[in-house]
Amino acid sequence: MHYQKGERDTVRFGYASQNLTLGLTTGQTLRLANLQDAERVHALVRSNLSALEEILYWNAEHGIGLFRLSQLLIPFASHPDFPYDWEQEHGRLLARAGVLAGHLGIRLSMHPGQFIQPGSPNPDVRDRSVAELRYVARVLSLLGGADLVLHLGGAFDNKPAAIDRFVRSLEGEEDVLKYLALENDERLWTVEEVLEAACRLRTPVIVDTLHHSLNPGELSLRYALNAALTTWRRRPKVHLSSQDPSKQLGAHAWGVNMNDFRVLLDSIGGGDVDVMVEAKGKEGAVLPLVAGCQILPLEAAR
DNA sequence: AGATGTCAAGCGGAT
DNA sequence: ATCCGCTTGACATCT
Repeated sequence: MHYQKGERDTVRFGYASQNLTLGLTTGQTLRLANLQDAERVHALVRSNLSALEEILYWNAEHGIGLFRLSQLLIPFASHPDFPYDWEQEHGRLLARAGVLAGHLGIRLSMHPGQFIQPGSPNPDVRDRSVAELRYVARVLSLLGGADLVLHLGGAFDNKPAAIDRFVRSLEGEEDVLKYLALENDERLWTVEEVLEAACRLRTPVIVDTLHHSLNPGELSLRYALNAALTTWRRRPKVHLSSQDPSKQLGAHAWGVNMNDFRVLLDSIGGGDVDVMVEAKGKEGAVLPLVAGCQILPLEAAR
């Protein structure tokens, strides 16, 4: 299950949202026009949670220690038209899945997408964003999850002002901050800038290797990783993905280029780390890493 | 049956 | 000024 980097150092791997082998997703959703059908929403959420449990078992059997839930686990949960009290109705099943993940030793996370903009100059956008983040934090709490991963979002032609708004929107949101981890992106926010925002919110930083290679700012990968790893008071996490050579810059490849992985391990040096793999092939991109790690000589990890 | 376009939400960037 | 990408599935409408 754990790759031995050194006497005590381990690396774990994970993937996001769905398992292609099982043909299961934790992100079945529906259109807003159908949201008033409470029975249907209820069945959908139960289906997503059932898929989660099956995926957790599969992951444990295949030595995979991380899984990212789809943000759509409970679709439209933070929307004002959501038809019932989802925490009341699904709390017990969420807790059950959380106990299972705990037993299997699998770290759970969620990663809300592009519409979540706590740094927006538009107060309505900020409010909706915070509402969605509270939903994610609540789900993670019920599941015993670990990480709410977020980008800084837009820059609005004034990066310091955007960071100020971002920080002010989340200051005091203790339930969110407990899980929050901030990630660099491929165009706007470098690791160095994310470190600044994270420092102000006292929250850890995730380095995404592909994003960093496209938007490194002044920092080497080694420096960026070492700075980010020190921000973690729980087990640190990084994101790993490779460029799809046939697509535009930033597009994820089906699998992970082994050289990208070696560069990552080499840049990290020692210590435990969790690696979230972002690849079109999902679990199929992770399995070779799990297998490869078991036969790599120790020197290759350093 | 299969193919296509649109759906809650917001940005930045290309054109 | 308008469209596209991020990511993915649902589903209405068409062929």
